[in-house]
Amino acid sequence: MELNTFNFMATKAEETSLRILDAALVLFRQEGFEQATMRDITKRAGVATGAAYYYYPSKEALVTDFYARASSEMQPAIETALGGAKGLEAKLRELIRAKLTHFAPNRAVLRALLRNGVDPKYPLSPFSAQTQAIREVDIAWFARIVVDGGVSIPADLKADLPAVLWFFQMGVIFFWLLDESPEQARTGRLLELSAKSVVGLIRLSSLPLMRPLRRTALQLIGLVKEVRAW
Amino acid sequence: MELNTFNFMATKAEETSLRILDAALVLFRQEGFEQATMRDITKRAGVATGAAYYYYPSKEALVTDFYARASSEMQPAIETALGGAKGLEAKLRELIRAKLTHFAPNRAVLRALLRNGVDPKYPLSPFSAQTQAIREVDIAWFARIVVDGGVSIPADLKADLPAVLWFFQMGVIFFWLLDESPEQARTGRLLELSAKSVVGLIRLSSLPLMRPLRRTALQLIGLVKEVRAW
DNA sequence: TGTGTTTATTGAACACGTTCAATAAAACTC
DNA sequence: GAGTTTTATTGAACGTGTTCAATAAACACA
Repeated sequence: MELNTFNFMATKAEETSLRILDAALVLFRQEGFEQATMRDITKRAGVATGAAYYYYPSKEALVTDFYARASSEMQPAIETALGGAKGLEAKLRELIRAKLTHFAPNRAVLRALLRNGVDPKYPLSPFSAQTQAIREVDIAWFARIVVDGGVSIPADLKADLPAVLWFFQMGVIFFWLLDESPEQARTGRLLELSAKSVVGLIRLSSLPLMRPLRRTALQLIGLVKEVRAW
Repeated sequence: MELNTFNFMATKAEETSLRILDAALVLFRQEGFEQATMRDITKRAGVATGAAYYYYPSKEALVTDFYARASSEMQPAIETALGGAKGLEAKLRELIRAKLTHFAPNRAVLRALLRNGVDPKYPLSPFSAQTQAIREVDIAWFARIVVDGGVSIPADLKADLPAVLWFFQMGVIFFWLLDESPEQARTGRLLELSAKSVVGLIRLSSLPLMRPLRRTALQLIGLVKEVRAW
């Protein structure tokens, strides 16, 4: 499609797709992912049922789209959150906390992630090809806090540590999605304890005593990475 | 229903339910869980579509049923597998390997576990109330190898270690379900490396140096257990 | 402005898991 | 063995996500 002279005209299709996405998000938040019907969503958006499938290949794709948008909007908030955190443990904690805070109003939307949670075959999985771009931006943040964190990292671990921390983050997010305590307070405590544990383990991993175990763990990481490539 | 005098008559309903289950398993193995239709399954079993729902509350319940049966049939095989393994690492490895071997012909059936994988709300989840009985039998095995393994365990960790090892096992099983390498060879390597890592960590956890980290980890375990109770 | 082409939109139809009122078969009671 | 109750079985119907042929609207170009 050629761009029009006046770009507020050129975005008419985009406007429709956004109206559908907005309607979907409202209903997902209100009634949850499963309860909200494609018929409800399109009705609220004022289009026919089939219209949604002109813009989004599936119901889950609506969540994928939201996830991508939210992730990119989130970047400045992460930047400032990291500014106020000294040391690797604090940075790790605050990085993840910033994400959860940003996602909080749409927790009901993201609960769709629990559907087919880890199977890379499904587009919405954090391990899928469709979410690869987001994943890479994400991992870059962990790479940065590893460098800025002021904790000395064994040379052989440096390359893989960011991805390992990202993996850890996904665990926290899944916990948060399942956490039904008021305001997900339990996840807050989990984050503190687990960040302390993770950084404690990283610190220990430098000790000469730990070398054999570290090498085994590194082989393990290599193995998991291979499968992810499939 | 009163038991009949001749028990080969009393099992007529049971026979129908088994015919449905068998048809389901054949089709799940052949075409996968999603592909196999309830209409296909009931047709193969020679009953009407609705009949399946008289015996099983849902399609997933067919897998739950198989899972429960397979788990109980598996017990002797585990016993002998543990007999041939000396030391905690070997016992841990062989316990899990025995399960995977036993499950192997039905890997396609169990791939249904990836649907709604970790959400305890869904009956098929390893964390659901419906699978609690199986889970408890399972954890008892890990309790046993912890005792028989010949590795000294810190007193404060003893109570929770079996459940932690069970959790580790679930990770391996999920990896196995996703592992598309020939004969799931990668899972074999994962099992060796990860069992070594886990037992290595347990050994280290006894060191006086590790006490603070161990205490943090224990608090973490306590927290996760709380949520599981929800 | 008229015509051909691309982009958008429609709503009926499909396949699926599941439900349910109707009916048949079996078991029980006397 | 007739009548009654419980258990088993049926298949049409429902609501869901998704597909698709038909149509409308927007656009490109002469």
